[in-house]
Amino acid sequence: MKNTRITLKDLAKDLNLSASTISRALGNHPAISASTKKRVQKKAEELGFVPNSIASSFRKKRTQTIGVIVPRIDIHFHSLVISGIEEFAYNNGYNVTIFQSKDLLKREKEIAKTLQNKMLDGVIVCLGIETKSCDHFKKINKLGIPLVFYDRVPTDFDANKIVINDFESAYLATEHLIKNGCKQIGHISGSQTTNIFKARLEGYKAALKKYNLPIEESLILFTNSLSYEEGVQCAETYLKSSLKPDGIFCANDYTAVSVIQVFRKAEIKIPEDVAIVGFSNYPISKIIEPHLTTINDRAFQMGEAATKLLIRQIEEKDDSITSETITLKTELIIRESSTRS
Amino acid sequence: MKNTRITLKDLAKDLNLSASTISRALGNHPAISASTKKRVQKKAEELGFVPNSIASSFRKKRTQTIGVIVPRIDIHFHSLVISGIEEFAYNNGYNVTIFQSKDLLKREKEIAKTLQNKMLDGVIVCLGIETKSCDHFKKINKLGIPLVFYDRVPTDFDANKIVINDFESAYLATEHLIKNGCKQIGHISGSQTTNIFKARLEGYKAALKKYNLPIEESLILFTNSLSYEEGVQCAETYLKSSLKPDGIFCANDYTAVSVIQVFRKAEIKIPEDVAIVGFSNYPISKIIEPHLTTINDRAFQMGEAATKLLIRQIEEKDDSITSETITLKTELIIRESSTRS
DNA sequence: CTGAAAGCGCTTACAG
DNA sequence: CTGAAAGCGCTTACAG
Repeated sequence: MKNTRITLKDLAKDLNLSASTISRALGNHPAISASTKKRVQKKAEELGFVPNSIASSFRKKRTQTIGVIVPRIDIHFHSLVISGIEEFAYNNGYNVTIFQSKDLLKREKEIAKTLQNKMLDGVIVCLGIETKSCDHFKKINKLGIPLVFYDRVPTDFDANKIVINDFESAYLATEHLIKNGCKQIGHISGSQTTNIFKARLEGYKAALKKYNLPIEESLILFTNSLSYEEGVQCAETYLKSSLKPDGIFCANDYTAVSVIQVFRKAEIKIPEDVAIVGFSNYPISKIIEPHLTTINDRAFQMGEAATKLLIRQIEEKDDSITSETITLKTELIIRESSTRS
Repeated sequence: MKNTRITLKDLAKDLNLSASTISRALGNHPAISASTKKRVQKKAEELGFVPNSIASSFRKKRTQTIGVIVPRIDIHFHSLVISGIEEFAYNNGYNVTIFQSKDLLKREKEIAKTLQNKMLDGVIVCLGIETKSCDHFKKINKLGIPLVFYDRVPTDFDANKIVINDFESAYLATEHLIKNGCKQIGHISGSQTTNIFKARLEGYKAALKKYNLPIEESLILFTNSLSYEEGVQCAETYLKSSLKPDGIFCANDYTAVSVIQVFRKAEIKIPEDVAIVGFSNYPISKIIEPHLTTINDRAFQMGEAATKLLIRQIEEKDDSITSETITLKTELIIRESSTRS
């Protein structure tokens, strides 16, 4: 049963043709006559010929495979991005091989190293949380393998990047709260070593400034990972604080949800007493009551855009790899948690 | 810059050794002297030698790569399974290539076909919702490629399967409701063309029988995809119905959450008036109020178990591929939505 | 302990 | 329109 895969040679012998002709016929080469092509295709079908794409990859030095490094697959944002990557890749004849760094720098480095063996046609990366420098990716570039980063992108490194405009998104979210009558707006922020959270904080501050509202440092709370649990703690901090917010822009949806729940338990009305905006448009934002106003962070599109850019670079004839940064437009999704009539 | 990858031959020339020796030294072959190994490794490092694993795969007819076909990556259950697969594979030196069938039979067939080219060492599959027959996977078996199904597994086909005990889990969930004093227990079920939902329905019925409770057909509601929206409809159906449940076992967490929300809006107390149990332990189950009692469906472990079984079959010397079915133990996670003191 | 040789299954430049 | 030949970069059975 096993090892009975037939090869071009077998087909050639069977048809009294050369392997070259078989190869070309199956590859739909223009120089081959239609009748030969038909004969070859028929026989291939008949014998159950399965081309060995490893042999082909080896010969052509093209694997038609894209490597993807994500912190974790089971984080909804990343699974959406991967879905976008897979979809675009599939439609363009590429496969996708997945690696999880688990947010561990050590593991990210290991992966970056083994990736070089794999003869991948290109690589898409979202950096892990521990990663400060990107030296371990420079080698991939040196080997001429196109590389695209998304979301958490390097700063020490002139590379292809797909990002959203975190600053502007945060600005719009905060402005929306202001326009709904909030005067004392708080912010729950993520780790300041991560650029996107820095940018969201800055966008929030910029909106306050623009509308001549004071920036109250006591209303700005920092978390490590924007977890649900940390959100609960932040909410309790607000409750105990002397200066109370009448609106809160949260840097993700989990913390926004936890604030809503803690506040409601404390008989604070959302959005009447406090209006809430989250970030990312997680599924839960449409389920929590009141439904959460949030930012659509275009995860799926990010995957598509990364893959599109990557494939373009793979297939471009000239070797001059240029770096591009694509900023996707986000969208403020207005729901009940922030809407005061 | 590009195409400057050095090969074994280059190293050999540089060191005045044969390519065979270089290959063996790098592969840590026992016949090579320690001093030679050191020399080779040092030089390899020095010249930045990156082995071409495609050439190696081609030669060895082993790609160290596992293919995974899932309906969708962005469904939390599957992303958890994939995470388990990737983790186990990574720790055992295998890569993971992902394909999404999008629950489309046509696409699943396409993927199954192209998979055969890829010389994958093994394949893990969760069938799409449209799939009734598995003929398109039989060829993979015939080629001697080990194959493991998980969750949605074939019935027309003697294959390796990783499943949970849906019947027993449903039985336990229902029994739990009974023990919490429920007398009229409803069930929200999924598509009856899918075995796991059939089994959950049967487990629910079996528990009722066991405890001499009547099976009221009007309390059993069917949905297509157990979506949140369908859950809302089911909840409304219950509200309008003459026979009202005092407990509901939902075949997933989304419908359970929607029922909780609709009922609470209708001033029905959870769990006092109606106790609710879900299925899958989605993140939302810990967030919804009251927290949802549910079944931990062991998604991550399913991925690990599938990969473990697959790799065992890949690495087993003898060709006699046997079929194994592994049933993972689930766990009833008791939270507030069902707990009457 | 090391080397020469063959070959994995394709593709493609060259020749006709 | 078709074929002969070379070769991609490894690995491994065989020989010494």
